[in-house]
Amino acid sequence: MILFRASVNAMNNSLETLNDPQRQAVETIDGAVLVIAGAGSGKTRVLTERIAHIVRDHGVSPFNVLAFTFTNKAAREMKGRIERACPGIFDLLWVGTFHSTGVRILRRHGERIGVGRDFSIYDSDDSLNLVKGIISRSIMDGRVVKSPRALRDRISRFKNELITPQMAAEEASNNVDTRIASMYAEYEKELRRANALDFDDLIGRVVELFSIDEDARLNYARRFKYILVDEFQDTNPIQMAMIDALASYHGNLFVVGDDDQSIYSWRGAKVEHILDFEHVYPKTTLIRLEQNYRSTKTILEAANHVIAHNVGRKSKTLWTDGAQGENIKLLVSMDEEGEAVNVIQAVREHIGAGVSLKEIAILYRTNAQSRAIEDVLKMSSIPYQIIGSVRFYERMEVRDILAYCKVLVNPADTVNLKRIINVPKRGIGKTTFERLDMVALDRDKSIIDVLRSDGGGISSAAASRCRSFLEVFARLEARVASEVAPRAIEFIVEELKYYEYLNQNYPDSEGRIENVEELISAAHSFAESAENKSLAAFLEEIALVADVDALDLESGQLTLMTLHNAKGLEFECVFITGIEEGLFPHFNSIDDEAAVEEERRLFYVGMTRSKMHLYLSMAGMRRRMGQIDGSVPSRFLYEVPEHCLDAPIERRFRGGDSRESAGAGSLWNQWGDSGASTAQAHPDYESFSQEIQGYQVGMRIRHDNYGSGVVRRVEGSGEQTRVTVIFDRGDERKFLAQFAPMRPL
DNA sequence: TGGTAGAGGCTTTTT
DNA sequence: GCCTCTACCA
Repeated sequence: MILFRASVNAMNNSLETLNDPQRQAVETIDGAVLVIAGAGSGKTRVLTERIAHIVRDHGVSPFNVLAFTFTNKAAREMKGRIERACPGIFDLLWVGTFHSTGVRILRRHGERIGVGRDFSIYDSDDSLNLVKGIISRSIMDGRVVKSPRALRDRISRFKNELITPQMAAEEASNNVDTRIASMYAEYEKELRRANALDFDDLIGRVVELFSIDEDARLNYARRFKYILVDEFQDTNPIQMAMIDALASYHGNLFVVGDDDQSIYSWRGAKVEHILDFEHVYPKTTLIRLEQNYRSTKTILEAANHVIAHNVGRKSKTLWTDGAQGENIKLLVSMDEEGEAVNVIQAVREHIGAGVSLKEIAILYRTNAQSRAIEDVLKMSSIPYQIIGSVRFYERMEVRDILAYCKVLVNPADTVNLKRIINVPKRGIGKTTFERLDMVALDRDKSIIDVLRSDGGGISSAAASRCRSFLEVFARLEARVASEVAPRAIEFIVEELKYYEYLNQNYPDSEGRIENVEELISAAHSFAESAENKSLAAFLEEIALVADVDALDLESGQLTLMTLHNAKGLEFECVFITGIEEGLFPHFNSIDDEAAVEEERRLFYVGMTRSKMHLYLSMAGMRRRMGQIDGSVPSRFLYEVPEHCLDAPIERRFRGGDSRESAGAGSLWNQWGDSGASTAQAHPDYESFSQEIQGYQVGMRIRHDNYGSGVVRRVEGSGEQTRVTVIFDRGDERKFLAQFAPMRPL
């Protein structure tokens, strides 16, 4: 995995090659500017040219410019391009994500609101551990939350919508909400005690700082004469509050977005920020970029047609001068294995036709779908990279070492101390740790402090084990403070005899050791380029890397990733897999019109990633959580105009009279002409008989007693067929299909 | 305290 | 189907 790498794309920086609205977007530098930029309309280019223009042609110091991007990778690329247009500004210009910008501000001014200089950054896994501790400590009368995960997400949602624990408590209308509010308060308290900030705090506490400390706000608001925001449709209220504060002095705020590409409302993003922008910032200049430079006419027409099904949008239509291009291809396979084989087969054809692997991407709705494809890829000789399935920094061995690093930098970090105090095994168990934690809480000290003073009054056996941990820790501490990050990590691994520990405890230790070595080499490459090479600086760098940041488009590999991760990217050839009801649109969205619209936007994002070749792929049945479910083609497929497809949908799915033979109306009759050979070899015809019963996942039904609903799962076959239905009124029930007074609608 | 086995839940999407 | 948590025993 390559973690730190600058892009080497060359680009033409002359303003003459911009079209009229693009040039207007570059040159209108004063006041508020809202750019509605369709997919592939040259938005990135406008952003970079605009910054170059401000600095080069208006003599503004790059010190006075701030730009927000959606990923660190986008930030790096943008900086690279600007540096090429006007060399020497690199160190002065601030370009980054909301999170990394927040960290920068908090490292400087956080102490004014009680954020210690050496704060830890808790990623979602750290947050989850913190939440688990809180749940297990709280006295529960019945189950208040579905899962620790659910509580963590709920808290995150509160924070992103600027709701404090107090507000949550006041708004709580029932017992459950009250309990949740108090656990939220507890969570905040624990974070402070650990001198840690979670992802949301990196923005939220900046907002807090700016609202409390006028001096700090003015310091930044005066400095940033020009502020730019990319992917504006995906900003949430807390980010908007940060933008508003930063723009509060000069008001030269430039935002670019596309309401049709808003795909993050589930994490609090509000398209309303686009729709309301002109009211919040009066005298806004509105610019539309509607000429697409990326895709063929066919792809654009199909995408436009699909997105037109959404009602709540600012109407716009992308157009292109480009070629008509070939039709969109449909791949129909029996199951996910067959789908993988068919997709890879098509990939091979494109390689054969001279398409470079780095220009091909396979996209899917959920990470779980990558597995089947990867299995087939492993058997082929095609090099590939998967973005985001098993994340490097989430591997157990990597987390262990990083947890040591985090505690060494910030000894108050309880969550990570808990992780390492017994790694390698020292006989310090849960009971001991909890007792120490209680004592620490009582004395308002860190656990390390307690151990160092009197050991917290734990039993002598446990105390001596803790002393051995303290000795190791002290040796590490003495060494690590003065070392650069890679040496520090090497020293930790050595001192712990960590490889021996892995060898003794894990049969797959070889791969784990490789991962630790990869971490060390990441630290080395960090130290080569970074100014501050300390362990703390390294931790900060990697805390904020997203999966897409690791994406290497120059490596000549095939890329697999979720549709969400594909935002902002483009490829010659794109496969969108799993175009099935219940998967895409996802089942959790299927009965909520607003949610379906977001899924549709996601589909639109996927389609518009493609420059030339676009494939839509589906499987007739699919394994979901161990069950095999039959599937129905996604409604989105029928929203693609027929003449844009390589074969009429009718003939492929609806041919013949469905009563004539059981399989005629389904996906199954496609095995012959486009199913893979593995698909035919598959012995499981269970779903075939589901056809006889006439129920399929995603289908709407009516039940005489319960009203209408949607089929969620079909299990068994023939007389044994059981159908799980979620009814519109909210409850879920399971029936034997042959007896239930129920029929498809 | 640590190890194991069985149960249960889980998957939407991410900085 | 896989991962994580819990219960129980050594």
